[in-house]
Amino acid sequence: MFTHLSTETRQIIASLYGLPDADVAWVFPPDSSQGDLSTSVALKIAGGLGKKPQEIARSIADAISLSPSVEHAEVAGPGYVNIRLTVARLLEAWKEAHAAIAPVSERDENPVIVDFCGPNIAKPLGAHHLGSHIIGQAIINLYRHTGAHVIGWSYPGDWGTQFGKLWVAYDRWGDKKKSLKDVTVEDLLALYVRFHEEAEKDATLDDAARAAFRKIEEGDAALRSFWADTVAVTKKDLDEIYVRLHVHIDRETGESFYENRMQPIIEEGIAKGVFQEGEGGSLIVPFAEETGMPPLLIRKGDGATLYATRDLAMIRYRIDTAHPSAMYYVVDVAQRLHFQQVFATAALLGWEMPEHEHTVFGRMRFSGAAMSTRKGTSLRMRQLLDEAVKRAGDIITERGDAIQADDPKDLAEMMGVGAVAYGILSQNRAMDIVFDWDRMLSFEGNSAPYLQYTHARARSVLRKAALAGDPVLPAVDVLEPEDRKLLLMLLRFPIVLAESRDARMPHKLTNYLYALCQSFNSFYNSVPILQATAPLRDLRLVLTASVADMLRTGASLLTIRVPDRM
RNA sequence: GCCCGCGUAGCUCAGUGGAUAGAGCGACUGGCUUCGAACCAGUAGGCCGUGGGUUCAAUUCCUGCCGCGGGCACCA
Repeated sequence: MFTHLSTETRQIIASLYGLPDADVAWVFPPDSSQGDLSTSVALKIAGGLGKKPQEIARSIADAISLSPSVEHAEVAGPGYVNIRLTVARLLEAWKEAHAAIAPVSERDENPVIVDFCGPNIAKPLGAHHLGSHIIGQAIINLYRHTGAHVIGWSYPGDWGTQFGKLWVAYDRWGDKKKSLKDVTVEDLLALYVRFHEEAEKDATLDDAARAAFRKIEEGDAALRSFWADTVAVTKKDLDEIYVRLHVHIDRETGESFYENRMQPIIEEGIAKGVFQEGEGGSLIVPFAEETGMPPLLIRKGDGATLYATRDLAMIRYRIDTAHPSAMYYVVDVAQRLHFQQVFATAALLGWEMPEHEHTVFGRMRFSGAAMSTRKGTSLRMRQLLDEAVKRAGDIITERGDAIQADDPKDLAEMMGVGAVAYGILSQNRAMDIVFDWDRMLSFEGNSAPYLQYTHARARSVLRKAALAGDPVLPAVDVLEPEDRKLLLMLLRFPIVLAESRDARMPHKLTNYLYALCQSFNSFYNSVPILQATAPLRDLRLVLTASVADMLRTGASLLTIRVPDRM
């Protein structure tokens, strides 16, 4: 956005001081009264030049003030150069910024793979799964909107001894009158929980479970069909929730998919001397002393493979079949060491890895009692969403006639689910999220409903303006301070999209949208829009429409919907 | 014990090598005969955990200590 200003400034510095590659960054000053843009480049280069920063700033300000983009430039404080842009330049910049509401149409050839979701088959989705789903989807949306070819790739846990346990439990205590197709995920979980209760009294159950899983692995028709049914039942349940969350999975390969793709990796590792024998006949990857990493277990003493083995097979498969330019794993911070080890192993194997990252997010900490899936006590994602929607519905009912929604039930869904997503996405993902109902379901202040309300308010103004089409930018040569302030806020939109995407930090976008809402609401309360006289009225309608469009686009990238009325 | 991360307002969190450190919630004061008050304007509340170092400039970078969290081969 301001790169050409930076280039211009760099040229000025080169001609004055012979520094061709000075690091010039134009940023927004702390207070808009100090100017539209500011740079501290004079302070940075002063040391090397042995001159006073203010003196350098003065000469840069004098030269840049000749630019057609710049109305005037001044030196402030210890040596900042603050500039005020011309109205023409500001409006031109607004057009560019506003264009970023549309997705970039051309696509990169090589895909960015975003690994996210990772639900477990035969278990209901827990509240703690929100992080990977919501953060992952927001990152996918940011890349896709800005022109990347993205594959959102899920890796469900659909394999392992737990399916043997499930079979044993179903065989003994399952309701055979019910068709397996009608069984719910909660039924499956109940069977799983019952198995663990009974297994404490009867040790033979564990042996039976292992035997049953072996039969599944060997392809026993009846058990295989049972397994497939549990997968189908779970998928159906997941799909319902994904529709509500606006999560879309492009590709899905579960653990079972990699079962026959691990042996070649194991052979390669052994042949290259990367995998070595560990304790008890196991196979491990030892790392160099200075890495400080403990060895990675590739194969257990009994010959069984592990999570790390499958992850390596998955990396190999993705590289070979999709040729990604990058792979991002949106996974809980608890797996930090695991990913370090897996990536280090890929390097030891000599694989040519695309850009890759464990895109960590913090743990969801619940203030209440510890949760356990085995005991079936964890908070379900469905419960969380339902509670959020219920609270939103209560508030809508309370407001009664003040509400102008076409469909109050849909509005409650939009607000409730949006509030939950917003709660996750408004925070730096690397930090733990302390779960708190009142904060998560807040409908005031820094929250999804505030954003939704601001959007509805802006749309309301536009409806009342009764325009034939989109408002048209009028020719203006003077801006009032309020208009300039809001305009400058709008200019940040594409910059924030890029920053948020490049850092894979959706909260940068969330925080910006919140600031945009604050700017608009402040604007709304301080100046008339519909009552203003032309051409100011037209300009303000353009700004209002732009705010509404950016809020809708930004929110949708964050998986959040916004209403036209509420 | 070793490795990693985090300590910012009463609470929950943004923030940045640079100009008086910002929000939300909570507390208090004001604003709907005027485009939607789920809003806005304002007040109070901070040795940015702590000692040292680098720098013209540190809450930000390095380092010692204290506190909290996570991880540390046969789970995923």
